[in-house]
Amino acid sequence: MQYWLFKTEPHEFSLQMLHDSPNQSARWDGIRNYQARNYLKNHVAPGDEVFIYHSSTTPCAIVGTARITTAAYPDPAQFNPQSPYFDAKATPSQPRWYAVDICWQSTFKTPIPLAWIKQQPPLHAMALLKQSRLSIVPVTKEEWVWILGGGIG
DNA sequence: GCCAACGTTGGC
DNA sequence: GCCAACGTTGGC
Repeated sequence: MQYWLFKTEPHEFSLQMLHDSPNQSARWDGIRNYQARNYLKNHVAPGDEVFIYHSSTTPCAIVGTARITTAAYPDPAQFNPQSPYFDAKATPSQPRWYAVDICWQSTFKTPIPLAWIKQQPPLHAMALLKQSRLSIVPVTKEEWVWILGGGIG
């Protein structure tokens, strides 16, 4: 059981859209960064829990949680020439990019802003802060518990 | 809209 | 294999 943080731009795909999807589930696709891809392919597993983080918005914040429901599988968009995520160098026998399915789990009454996270000494080592451009980052159990507790640990 | 960080591409 | 140029992300 591991914990993760997935970033999304809410006008592209928000936590609310996940909640409103059939079975409150959706494919988390379009990951086109090798480090994020490697996390998906090698480490993300069904049952893992995920903070959903809204980026490029005001305020940037963790808005709730989701649960991983599948192992990583090849992202179909890489094979679709019509898709913005098309990758001409990917083939079904040698896929480059992966996706997972996730299920909505909770929406926080009060989102947890990035500014608050930055103020918490126990969160100073968070991968979110260290690699601010990565769209999938691991979260430790201690960080997960601290954030869910609103800073009470 | 700006800019820092950093990943990717391509010439050599 | 190096590195400059370029593109993208994402906070502010």
